[in-house]
Amino acid sequence: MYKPATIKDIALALKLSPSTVSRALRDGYEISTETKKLVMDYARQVNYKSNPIALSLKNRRSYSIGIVVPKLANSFFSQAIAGIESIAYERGYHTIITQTHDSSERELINVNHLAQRSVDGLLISMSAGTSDYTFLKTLHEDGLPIVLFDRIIDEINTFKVTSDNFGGAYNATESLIKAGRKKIALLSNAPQLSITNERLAGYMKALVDYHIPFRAELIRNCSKGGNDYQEVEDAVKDLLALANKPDAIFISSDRISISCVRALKNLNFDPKEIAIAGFSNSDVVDLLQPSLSYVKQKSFEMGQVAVEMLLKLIESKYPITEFETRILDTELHLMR
Amino acid sequence: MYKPATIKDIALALKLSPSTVSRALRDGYEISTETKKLVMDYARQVNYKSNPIALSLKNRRSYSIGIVVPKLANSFFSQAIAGIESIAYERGYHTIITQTHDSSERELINVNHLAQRSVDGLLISMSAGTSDYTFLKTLHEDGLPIVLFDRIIDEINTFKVTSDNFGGAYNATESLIKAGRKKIALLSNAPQLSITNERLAGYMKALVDYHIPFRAELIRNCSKGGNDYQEVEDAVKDLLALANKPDAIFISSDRISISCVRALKNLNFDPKEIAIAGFSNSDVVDLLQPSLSYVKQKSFEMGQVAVEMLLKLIESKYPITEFETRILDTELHLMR
DNA sequence: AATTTTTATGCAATCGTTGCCGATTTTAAC
DNA sequence: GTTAAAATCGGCAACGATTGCATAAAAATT
Repeated sequence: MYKPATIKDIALALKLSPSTVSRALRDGYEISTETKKLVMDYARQVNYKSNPIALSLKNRRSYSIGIVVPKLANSFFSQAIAGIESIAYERGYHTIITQTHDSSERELINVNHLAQRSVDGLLISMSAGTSDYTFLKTLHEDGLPIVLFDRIIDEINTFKVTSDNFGGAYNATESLIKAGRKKIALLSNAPQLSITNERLAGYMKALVDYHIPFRAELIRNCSKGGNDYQEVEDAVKDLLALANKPDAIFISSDRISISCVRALKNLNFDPKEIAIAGFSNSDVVDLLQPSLSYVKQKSFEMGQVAVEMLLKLIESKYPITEFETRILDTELHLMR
Repeated sequence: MYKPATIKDIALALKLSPSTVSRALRDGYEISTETKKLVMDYARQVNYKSNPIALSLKNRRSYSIGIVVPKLANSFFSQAIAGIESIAYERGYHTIITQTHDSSERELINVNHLAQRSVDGLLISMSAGTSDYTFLKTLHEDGLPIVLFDRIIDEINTFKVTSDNFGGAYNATESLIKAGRKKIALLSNAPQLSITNERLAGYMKALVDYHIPFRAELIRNCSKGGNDYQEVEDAVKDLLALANKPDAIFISSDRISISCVRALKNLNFDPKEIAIAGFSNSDVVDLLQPSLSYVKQKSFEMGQVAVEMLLKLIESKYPITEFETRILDTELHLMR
């Protein structure tokens, strides 16, 4: 059985008490220089490392933060996690990453597990399936520091960071209009997500500003968020079967953008006939065929901002009551 | 501060001893039915959850397993992780995911942290940058259960699972030959990885079997493994500047495949002039332009096999000395 | 030389949980 | 009615590390 050296082992070997060894290792002022050297040397020799579990139990601090995202396979989230880690490691924190696959049960299990494992705080982007936030609310009220990113919710009063979804959607829609398209459909994500509605609003505003009549039949919700390809293909098929069919599609979600590209390819649609623009953080979106304009979110930066907010919460000596919601702008990449 | 109810709290409230409460909650045979009901009800009422940290400290078991992969943004790994989780959760284990970004220092830090956090076992796919395996070897000899997957190494005698890299490379190369290509270049990954050499061997064997002369100048190593796009573009540019330039490229790595596609696009190469086939588990590889044939690994299954091996190690009552290395076959998808 | 101060170390409690042993009460058996 | 055997439950210790308090020895002061 794997059993690392403990303070007691050192104490026994050196005929000292555990307390002396502990203080020597922490360079306590009350320990003589010789004893310190003795202890330090021996500790190095047996490769002593303090046991984080024991420390967590005693201090209720673990120097680790929990991350909860819907899906690691989604580029946006893996990029955001890289951003989180870049700061966290620098500040001496470890990260524990979990994914929910957009299931609210999995989310509940993961969040509770992290809380019980006494992470010092939580970074979470909500699952599409979640509509009851009481479990999070309760944890937050009990004092667990939480920062929401990307898919944020109003129900919890804390630091939040997300993208300018309204602006991103506006710009993408506008680009389609400026390319001469007038019948622009919208493929949308699960309606309970904040980002879904903000992007919908951006799309609508662009239509209004350019005096394009709104047509309800051009809007389709893919509530499974692109986890189900067939749902997206059916929506696209439906749209293209309309009497007055669209000449462009704006897609307000990363995964659905990919599925839509695949659907258009499978249905053999001429890219000139139907232009597409969509949110996507895939690192190969520029290589896709049919090609598309895409709105890229600042995922890495969002991770960095989120973890910095969380560390502020965790390390603050006094309770923080003034919270900020940061909005990061997006980048529009036009189709070549 | 966040502070969940403990056994002591329940004991105090119910005027029982902590040990009694503990046994009642675990349905111990020595506790009367009334006391059990009393305790259970109250526990539910205060939402008691046993503290995993305290249990870890006491039992040296955490019912969590550590996962160490080079990069989450690599589809292969995020798929493998999904496979791991699918089994782990079912069996009552939690997963702690970390990534190394192919840095051996990060790998060392992450592995040690996981070991100290007393994970019950480790699933690891080695970083490209690692050449000294003593830290892992030591942990393994000290009794930490370890299973290697995908990027396995000979230095540690334990359960392993990887793909039929030889066969996959052979089949991909063969498909290029059968399509009439005779001057097939190879873009290869970091040479210290096991998979790199197996794939190289498969490529070579195909050349031999089809009596195609081997040309050393057609082989390029991208030791940064596609983390550096420029390295790949330079290699491609080099190859295509040869007097007797290749008419096909086989790419033996996921990320490099993508970079190569991008390079060919940026360099404006006609897909007919230069055919490509490569390893890739990207879920959009079929949508890429220029298009390619690709070898897909059974990533999800590999994760499942790996975690089952690990659980066998963890839960075995007697030390296991006979180890198996499973080889999963690959799927070749031909370019349309 | 006696007392105070400084220096160095040990003791015991704590975090939450459980294994082991012992104590008490109830029930059963003769 | 005495004794044995279950049935219930409490107390203590331990997992590894830290820390306030006490104590011991050494050094400094009077």
